[in-house]
Amino acid sequence: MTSHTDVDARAVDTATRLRAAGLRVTDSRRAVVDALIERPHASADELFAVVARTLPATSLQSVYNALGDFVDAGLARRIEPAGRPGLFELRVDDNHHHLICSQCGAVEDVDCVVGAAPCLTPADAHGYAVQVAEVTFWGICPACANAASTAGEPAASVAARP
Amino acid sequence: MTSHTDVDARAVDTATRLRAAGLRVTDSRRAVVDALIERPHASADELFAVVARTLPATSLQSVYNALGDFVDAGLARRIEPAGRPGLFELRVDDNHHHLICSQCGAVEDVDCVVGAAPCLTPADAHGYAVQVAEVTFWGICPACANAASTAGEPAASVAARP
DNA sequence: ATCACTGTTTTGAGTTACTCAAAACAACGC
DNA sequence: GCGTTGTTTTGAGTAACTCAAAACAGTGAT
Repeated sequence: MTSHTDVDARAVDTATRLRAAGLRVTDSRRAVVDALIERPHASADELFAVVARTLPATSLQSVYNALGDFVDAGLARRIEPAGRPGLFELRVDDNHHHLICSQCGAVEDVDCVVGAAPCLTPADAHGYAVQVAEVTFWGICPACANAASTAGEPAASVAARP
Repeated sequence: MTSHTDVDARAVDTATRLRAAGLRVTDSRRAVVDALIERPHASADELFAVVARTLPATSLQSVYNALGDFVDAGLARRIEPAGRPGLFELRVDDNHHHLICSQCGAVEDVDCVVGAAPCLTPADAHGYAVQVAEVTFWGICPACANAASTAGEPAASVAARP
């Protein structure tokens, strides 16, 4: 019973967030934000596919434009795991890290590492003014582990790394 | 007076290492190893340029082949900092990390992070079997910091990130 | 030293994940 | 509604690779 109101509320909220960031509110930008909510660690291509479902006239380039603008405006963050295209997420400004399945590519957020802000100080900074530390954990997700033990094949859902 | 002997010793050593890894010893592979010794965090293109100085007939593809074979054989490691091409290094099997200048792209090795093996355990592993943790520190190198404070321009040496 | 076998290199084409630019279009303030 | 300026579309262009076939060369056996 609340779905219509919820969608409206989210739409209004999205519009406000876009405007607050100095960006004009357009259909495709709204659709890209919605796609990012639906798929929190997706590539431009994947987001384009999601956007195209509701807005078939949109171009991939527009999705790239929107994502680039979002990143510049601090509304979205771009991560780039080795061997994969850039992935985008709305979680921003909390310096969280990522846990990625080396088989199926699934991505999970990791709030922080055990211990007190551990990964912010290298043993030897070589005179650098260190600004951020990026941590990526690589492992096997439960689904792939399961698939490997029961059958012979992994549970491919995203692109597998060779 | 020892330079000739040193070069021979290194050459022999390189040949042995290649053979031990099950790889045939060829001129281009030796040249790629030498290039990797000279430039410890270089891209395939950069290594190709170094190799081409002594072996002008070599193709870029051969450098890619050699590097791929080295990585497969565990002789080299490939890192892929966000927004940059893949970089290769001979330091392998010690799980060290990297400190990268976000202005000029300079790369330093970082032995480990302060504290006891801190970056190996995410706060919540989401059921994943975590295998490795990759840490990348981004900062400003001394040269760029200097250049920024004295002049208006950074000390560009590698490719700058926008 | 030569040969055959098999791995390596070269050449050339193809792909992915983008970026750049110009012209058509649309949001927003008036 | 209208003009301004930002956005989207279209289309071309690029970097950093990967793939494949044919020419070539290391290696162990002879």
